[in-house]
Amino acid sequence: MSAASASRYVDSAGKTLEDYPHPSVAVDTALLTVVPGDDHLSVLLVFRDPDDYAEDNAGGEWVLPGAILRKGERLIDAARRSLREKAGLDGMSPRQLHVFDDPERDRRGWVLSVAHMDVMPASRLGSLDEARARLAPVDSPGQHLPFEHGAIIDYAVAQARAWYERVPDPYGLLSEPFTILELRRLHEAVAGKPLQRDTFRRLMAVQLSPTGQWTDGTRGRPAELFRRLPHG
Amino acid sequence: MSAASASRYVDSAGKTLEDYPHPSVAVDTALLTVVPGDDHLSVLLVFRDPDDYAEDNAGGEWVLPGAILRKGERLIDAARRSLREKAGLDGMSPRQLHVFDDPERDRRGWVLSVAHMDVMPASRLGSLDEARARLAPVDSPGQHLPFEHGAIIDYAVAQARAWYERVPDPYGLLSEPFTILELRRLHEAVAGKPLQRDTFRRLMAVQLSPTGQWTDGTRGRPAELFRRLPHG
DNA sequence: GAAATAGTGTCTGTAAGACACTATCGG
DNA sequence: CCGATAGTGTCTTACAGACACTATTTC
Repeated sequence: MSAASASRYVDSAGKTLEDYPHPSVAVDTALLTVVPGDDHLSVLLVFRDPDDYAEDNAGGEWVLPGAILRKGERLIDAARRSLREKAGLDGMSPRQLHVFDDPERDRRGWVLSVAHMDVMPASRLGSLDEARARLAPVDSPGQHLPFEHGAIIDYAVAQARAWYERVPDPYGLLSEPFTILELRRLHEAVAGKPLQRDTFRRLMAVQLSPTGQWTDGTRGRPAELFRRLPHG
Repeated sequence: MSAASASRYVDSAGKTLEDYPHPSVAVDTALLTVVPGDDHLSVLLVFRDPDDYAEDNAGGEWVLPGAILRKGERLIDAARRSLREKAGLDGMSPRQLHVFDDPERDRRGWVLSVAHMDVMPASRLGSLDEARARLAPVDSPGQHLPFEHGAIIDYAVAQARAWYERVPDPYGLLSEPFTILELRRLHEAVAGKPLQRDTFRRLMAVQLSPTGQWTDGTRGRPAELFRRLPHG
């Protein structure tokens, strides 16, 4: 809708929407993963090139991938675009977490940020350009992150932990088929704490489909391999 | 921060934040309550005066109270301001629910809406000007609401139900002291379904402080009166 | 055989659903 | 006494925590 048509609408002070200053709206996305073998969640950070900014931060800094919302664009599409442009990633389904609205949070001016999160297998992040994008543990993502990005990561981790509490690998981090031990190691990495072996098995086994296949050559008794149920 | 200082920051296309069009950002708040004696949640609606708009909706319409975010203002303060200006209410603590971002959702132009919710006793809404503000049942708030306000109400109701599931009247809708029957009637109104008498009592009684006082003159055996615990 | 892991069994404590029973009021 | 409501007791089921036991493999 153009400014010309919108200007027909005036508020109780006789002003149109265009008569007030508008914020920039950004999206910042915490993309979480568990690197196979790791015992913790990791988050994708991208490098803000110092050439992009006139004066500050000559050394650049690591931040969550973000983008400024464009006219006519949906928030989820802006989040996808930032992941594509900053890290070459496609096929995400980010979810909204929270709006960060501190007027002083961005040196460049008045910028609201709508935080998003998604989770994806590390295998799909394999070809990252190390100079522009890297994974960092969620507990200690390096030096202090600007723009309240640490708080965004906390929201994202809480969301991921809530999903993994009662459902086997809802985001498909494990490639099928997998053993219940592999599933438990993954869930422990997400939860950030050890989980009980027998309770975990009882909760998850009923939500999995046995394949009839068994591991071979591993230490200890072979374990059955499972798949996720088609809809559960 | 002024446009002059912000203009030092340029992006990879050599543009500043001011070179892109910006959306308006609105807040819309679903203020929920339970009118004593009602068996359902109600939501506060305000009348959009047709004089405020040039051409459409000559008859006006009922909507959630909202406001356009002003420069330097926090979202929660804009939500409070809308409740104060549109319904004369003070002392709210609205919580963020979700951002509605359909570019076509507002006829006036590109307007994002950050939905908020709060719950407060109907006694504090007693002096509403009926021509400008009224309560409507959340299930059937009248004719179809514009601006996806129906979806906002659904989010708010889900949030309120989640809070009332396990905690006695977390928003303080009941005036103390109260009987467990009064508490259960309130929780049934919030939940929108009957709750079991004995299970409800066992869950809630341990989270309440008995007063040693009893109802008098009621039909049936007198009931003990309780208060909320100071911190629980 | 020792160590390691998988799979299963069982006991306990907690909590919800369901139902029943006694207690105490108004009428 | 009757109807209604309050408060309590108890049985069943489900499930998590905890522990134990057997089974099957590698070393």
